[in-house]
Amino acid sequence: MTVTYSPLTTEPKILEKWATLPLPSRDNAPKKYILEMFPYPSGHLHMGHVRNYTIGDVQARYYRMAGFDVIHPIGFDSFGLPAENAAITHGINPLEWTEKNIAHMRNQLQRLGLGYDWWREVSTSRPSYYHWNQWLFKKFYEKGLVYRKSGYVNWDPVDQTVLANEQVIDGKGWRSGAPVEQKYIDQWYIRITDYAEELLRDLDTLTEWPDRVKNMQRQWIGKSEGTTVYFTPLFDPDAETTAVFTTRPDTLMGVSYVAVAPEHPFVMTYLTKSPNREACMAYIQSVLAEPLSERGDASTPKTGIDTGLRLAHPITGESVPLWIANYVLMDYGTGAVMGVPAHDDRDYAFATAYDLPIIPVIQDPDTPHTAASAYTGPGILVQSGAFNGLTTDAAKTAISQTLVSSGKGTIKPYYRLRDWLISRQRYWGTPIPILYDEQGTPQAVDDGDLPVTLPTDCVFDGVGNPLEKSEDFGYVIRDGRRYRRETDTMDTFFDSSWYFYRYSDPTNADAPFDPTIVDACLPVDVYIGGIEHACLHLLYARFFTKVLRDLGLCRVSEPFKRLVCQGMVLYEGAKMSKSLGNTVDPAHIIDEYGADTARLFILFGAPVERDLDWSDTGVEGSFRFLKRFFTATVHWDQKPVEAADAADLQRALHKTIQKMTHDIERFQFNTAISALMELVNAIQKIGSSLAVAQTMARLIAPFAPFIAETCWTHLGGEGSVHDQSWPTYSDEWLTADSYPLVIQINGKRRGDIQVPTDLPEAEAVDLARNAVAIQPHLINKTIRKTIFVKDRLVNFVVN
RNA sequence: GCUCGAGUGGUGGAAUUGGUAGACACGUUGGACUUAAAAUCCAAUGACCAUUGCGGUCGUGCGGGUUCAAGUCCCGCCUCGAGUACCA
Repeated sequence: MTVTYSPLTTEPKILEKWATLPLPSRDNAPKKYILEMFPYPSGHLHMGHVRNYTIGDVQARYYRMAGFDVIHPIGFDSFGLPAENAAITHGINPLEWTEKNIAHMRNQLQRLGLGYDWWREVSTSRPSYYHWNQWLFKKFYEKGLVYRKSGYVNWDPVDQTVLANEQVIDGKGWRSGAPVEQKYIDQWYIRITDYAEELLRDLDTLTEWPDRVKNMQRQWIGKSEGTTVYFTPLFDPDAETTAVFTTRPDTLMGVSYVAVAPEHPFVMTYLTKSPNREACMAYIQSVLAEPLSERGDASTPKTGIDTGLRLAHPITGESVPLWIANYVLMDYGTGAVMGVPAHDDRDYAFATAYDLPIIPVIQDPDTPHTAASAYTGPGILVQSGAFNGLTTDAAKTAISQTLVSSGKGTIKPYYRLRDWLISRQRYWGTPIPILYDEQGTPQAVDDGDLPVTLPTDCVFDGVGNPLEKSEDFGYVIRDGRRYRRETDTMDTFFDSSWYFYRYSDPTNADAPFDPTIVDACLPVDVYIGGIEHACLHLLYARFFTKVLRDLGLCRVSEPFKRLVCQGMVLYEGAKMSKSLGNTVDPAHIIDEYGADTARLFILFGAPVERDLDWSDTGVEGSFRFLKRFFTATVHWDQKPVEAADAADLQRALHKTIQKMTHDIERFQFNTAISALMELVNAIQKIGSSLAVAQTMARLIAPFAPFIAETCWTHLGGEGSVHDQSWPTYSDEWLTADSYPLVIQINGKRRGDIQVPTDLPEAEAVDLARNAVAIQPHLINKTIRKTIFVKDRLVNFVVN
């Protein structure tokens, strides 16, 4: 009776076998921490998950076989809005809904053959986890990294909560896709900007990160070097100076006005002194009435109003008019700019509209200046008094120095990065552990009272924050005093900023983790996930790591040594999505072909970092290969190798091992699989042996763990194939006795001859020159030069 | 606008340091097996020309350059994609 490949019956049995086998223990081996971004437990695995987790599983299984002590955890990012929305629309409790989904997803992950350290599993919505969110929040608070501030914030009208800057993509909420609105409220922030410089600088140490992600973070942090210039008020000698940030101090002598943002504190303080205050107030009102998104758009016409107040130019002392302008953003720099219309496009547009003077101070060395536009390039200074004749670069230094020495300027960079707004007005998240006394002064909850758990008496009617209406949650009595609880919960990105630390010590009840255990496990050697988190999760996680380090909780400065961003899974060129109705459910593929086929297709279809177009015929192809592989290994004895071909078989095998080893380490799974396909093709021609078949079972193990196990068992292997060592290759089989020496004439291939390996140049050239195939090309030609590349080719250069 | 990244057969994609372009697979075509189909196996498959046989020309987005030799290196463009944008 011949056994055939029947994954649908064997895969479930193999899962049972694995459940009874002890995990391989390699305590003294070098560690390898393989991590994939943990999923939100929506209840269903999608193809993106399958791709992400299969990639990680290949690495984990490979390194385990290669002798490493592999850490390969998984968990659930289980706080977040869908649970609460399910409660609102279906009346299901968020906790029940979440736990049910986790159970289902855990099954799906196991069914895919993913080999995780299940004992490390964490779910962020459990008090045992979010307890330490609160504890860490307190540490941050004590360190001065947490503060409360009122101001305009991004409000997502669909999710009914505020969002951090990073979480607004193209003016829309990152999750809901709804256009964000501006709201003025009190919120909790974390001082990520304190670490802006280090977050930027350390990107250079991340040599194993994709440049794309590093560039995105660099851009997001947005450092700009420049000078802050102080303009002294002329209208009141006691008034504060107006600080202006500029990257072009060289143009200072061309200033024709200073403009502040309508929200600038100066306005509130000194506008009363303005002769024009009525009109100014009206103008400010009209600007603030516009949505901020519109004001932030460069195509919005520039408007402004002269306050009538005058400032002193920091070098000449001349009077400079102070304007309020809609194009100056309070959010960036000092919220005030110096207007140099001759050398800045925006200032030029503004000055033209309001007929302000345009004073050219930079001479373009190549073309004469025209008044029709601003010249923003480098040049030589003119009309700049003592600075005339200097180059742009020299003038930047000279003018800045002059300002600094007279106390009218400081040299300091500004960053685009904003502090991280972590308040959320929703129920299903970590309660911020703060109490307010009767005066409204916040104070942190005592460590002994942590965790602050979510109340169960909430009503999910979709109106407002359920925590505000909870009787159990709202107030506490401490030492006879009544305190109001903070009802904001934390951004779920807080949860995911340190979960990979918790994995190292997942059940610790006394601390988030033991620092000595963390130091043994971290940094993560390989982190795999989608690029969509380039400026969100990956930036927050880097920031957390630096704070944890400064708190003495870990020693690493960067959490992820190597980052791999996999491409999306598409269907017919479009992103798979429910709204397009073009999703392919992994569960269906597994039911039809088994998990190995799904895994193999997803790995073979495209390089890891590129988008993968799902193809039904491609899946068929993968299934077909597994069938051929099964026959070629389990039924190797149908065609035992002939003695004459034994060496060829060995060479083919060792070449395959070498290529696959190399390719797996470089994340080139598609070519690793194609190498294995070539080996199967070769075996169909020349036959195989038991030893080769057993080696092949080990070779396919990281990619298709089920078929590997089946073949291993059929071939008489003991235990599990996943407990075996990764095959090694030896150099003696990697060099053939002979090879085809390519013969070129003037760089063009004209034929080849079979010659022994290591043939010396003189003999090779001699054989090549006399080769029959190239004779016609040498008639009446003189060989002017001969190029010889050992074991590859001979090139004759002829006239 | 700025900053990255990518352009290779009908398709997905291969090609250490410049050294046989198109591995492997999908698709297509033809054949074997079968009453028939499915499955499986075998063969062909960049384009064009020649075809009795050998063969030849072109070809990695476009235009130049370096080199005995360029998908790969250099210069200048084009197209597509991503991120970001009144950031001073």
